[in-house]
Amino acid sequence: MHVRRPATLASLAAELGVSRTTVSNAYNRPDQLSPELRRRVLETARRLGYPGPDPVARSLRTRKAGAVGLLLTENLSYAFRDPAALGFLEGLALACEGAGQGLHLVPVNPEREDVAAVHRAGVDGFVVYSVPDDDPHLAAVLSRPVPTVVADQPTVEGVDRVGIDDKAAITALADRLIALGHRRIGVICMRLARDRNDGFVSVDRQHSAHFHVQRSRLAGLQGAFGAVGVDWARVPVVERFDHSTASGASAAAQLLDADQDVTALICTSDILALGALTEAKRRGLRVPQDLTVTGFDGIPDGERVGLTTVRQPVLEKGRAAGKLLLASVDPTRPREITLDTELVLGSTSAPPRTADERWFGP
Amino acid sequence: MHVRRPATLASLAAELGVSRTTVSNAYNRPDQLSPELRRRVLETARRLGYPGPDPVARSLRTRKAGAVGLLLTENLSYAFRDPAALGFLEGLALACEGAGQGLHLVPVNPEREDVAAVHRAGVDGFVVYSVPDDDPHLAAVLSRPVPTVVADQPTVEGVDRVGIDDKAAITALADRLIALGHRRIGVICMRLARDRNDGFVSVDRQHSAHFHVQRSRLAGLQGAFGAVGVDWARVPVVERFDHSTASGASAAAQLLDADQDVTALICTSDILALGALTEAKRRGLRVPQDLTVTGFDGIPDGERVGLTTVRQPVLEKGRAAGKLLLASVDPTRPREITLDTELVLGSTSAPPRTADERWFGP
DNA sequence: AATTGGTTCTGAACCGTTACGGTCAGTCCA
DNA sequence: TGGACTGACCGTAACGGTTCAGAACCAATT
Repeated sequence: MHVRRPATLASLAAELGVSRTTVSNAYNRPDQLSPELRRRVLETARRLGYPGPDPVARSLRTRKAGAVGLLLTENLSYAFRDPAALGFLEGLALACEGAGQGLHLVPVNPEREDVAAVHRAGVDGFVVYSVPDDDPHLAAVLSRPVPTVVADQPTVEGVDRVGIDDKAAITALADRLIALGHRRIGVICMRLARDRNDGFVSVDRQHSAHFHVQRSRLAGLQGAFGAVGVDWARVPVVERFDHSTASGASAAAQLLDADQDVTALICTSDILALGALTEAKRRGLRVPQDLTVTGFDGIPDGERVGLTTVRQPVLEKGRAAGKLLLASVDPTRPREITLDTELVLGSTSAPPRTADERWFGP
Repeated sequence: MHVRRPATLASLAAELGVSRTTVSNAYNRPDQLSPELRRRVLETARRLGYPGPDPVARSLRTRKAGAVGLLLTENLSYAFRDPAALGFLEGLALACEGAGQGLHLVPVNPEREDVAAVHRAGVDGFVVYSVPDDDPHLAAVLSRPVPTVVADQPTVEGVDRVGIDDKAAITALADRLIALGHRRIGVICMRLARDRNDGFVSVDRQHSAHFHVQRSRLAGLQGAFGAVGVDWARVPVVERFDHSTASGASAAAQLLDADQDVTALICTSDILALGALTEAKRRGLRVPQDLTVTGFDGIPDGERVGLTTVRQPVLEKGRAAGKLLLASVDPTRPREITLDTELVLGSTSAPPRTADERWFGP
């Protein structure tokens, strides 16, 4: 009795006295050999415990891994807790499933800049979701000779992209608030760069933000409110590194502490807005009578509380990213997909109270 | 000008006039060559557009794919919508991330029995989550010569496993309801086999269920209630193929239509229980005064409404599965991990009304 | 009898890399 | 001066398949 080395296609062929080609054909091209021989091959395979052609060896030869890589430079918990990210993930997974492709989640340690995992991933292409412009992992992905689709951000020259028109979307929201009469606003946004900066944001930092999505939304707000004479340099903008309701709450607190006269809190995500709502409640501020709060994304929890927000088709975005990537062989495919968004007017927005009302009640 | 074939390690070596080994070492073992030469190699690589060693070829040679496969035989939307599955996924992802391993979601079309994707996945091991005993994909996974960990179900001889003690957990719950005085109960469970059977379940089907988890829970209930003289054959058990609140609601409706005297609805998942609560409300039944409803899992939405349930550590389960798999080289590791559960007494359970109360009010 | 066509199977090249066991020149030490 | 040791590099042999051009054979057609 000897140590049994796992059977290979070659050993199986030897056992049967046929060529490796024939064994290979038994698995991949049944029409290339007689049914009888094929039966024998398969039966012998079973007997020898041969599990079928090795996927890695096959991938090497065929130059196809049968999987799509997904890169997100966040703590993984983010992807599984943030409903927007989750919707994207689901859409992407559905697209992959539909094409029989695996979905390979690239392990990224957000702390360390270890790019090796990107180089180690045996995939036919990458989807990159919402990473900063200067992310080293993104650079590693782009250095690999496989098609890539970027979702949301960043915009990279010559790389396919799926996203929404962030600026237009938030402009619609801003215009609505302006129409309601809001001029004194505060903004709560997600992280703008890879460094942690939990606090107020200079206009300069806003403009040089490494997250295109956040940059666009802030720019949209600046444009809309600037058009009605609001001096953007005086608009308080608070940034939070972590994307959570707790962050939203603390940011709202920080902002309201600094500026009591704010009539509307515009948050660049629903999660942050939900936190802001909590903080407003804690302070005894009635929403929307005393304070308007808005979000961005259109997540179920936001809908539940009637949050005024911009709804974006997250699942569709993921699916589109997957389809775009998997259609990379087709030169006529679109290089960029911009999905529609929808302004959702909920019950968290209303005209601001007048100064009189603020002091003497409605 | 010729079509530039992508550079390989060999072409790079040729260009430099060194051996392939040396180029390989430049990437993998910097200490094996002089810093100067290494610099030249890397620089030439950049110049030639060589993206570093091909991951697939490397995997073939090293016999390591650097990824863990995850098999779940459900509509993928299930995995991304069911909070319990999601928690598992997150835990598993964290374990993988911690070990620098990718997580490869195997694309399974639940409709077709296409096992090819399992054979095509270049992974170092599999985690199988909650599939039926007789699942062909599971068989395909087991036929592959890589370590495998099964989560929740099924129990396969000689295969590592992570799970909870379903029977004990639900017995604790049942004992509690029994102590409260419930004898006339109804049960709503998830699918028991791969065929769709939306309706009442014979005892026979219960016992031959292909989902070990459901089988154990039903058996636990039968044992507990049998011990106090309840004739299990008369206990209505309703099965639903789809796991959704809508299913829970319709199952509750079907059950309450058939048996008005039921004082408690025991659901084998929180999702189903939430649906049952909706249906109870629709009928004007007050919970828990008129009807006790219980779940299983301990998901956030359940906690929010105060659902009486069994909480299981889903994230920890995922993490444990990952760790167990990644520790496969260690022969001293445990072969089976059973995690603790916790009975959560919420506000959806109370003593049953007496017959008098039922007719004349409390 | 020669040609054609079809089926079934084979041989050799190739996919791009890393493991393993060297070689070789130079240094150190007695 | 000679032997052991070290650092830097190389050659060969896998790793386990797929592919493609043909070989061999047989039956049917010309």
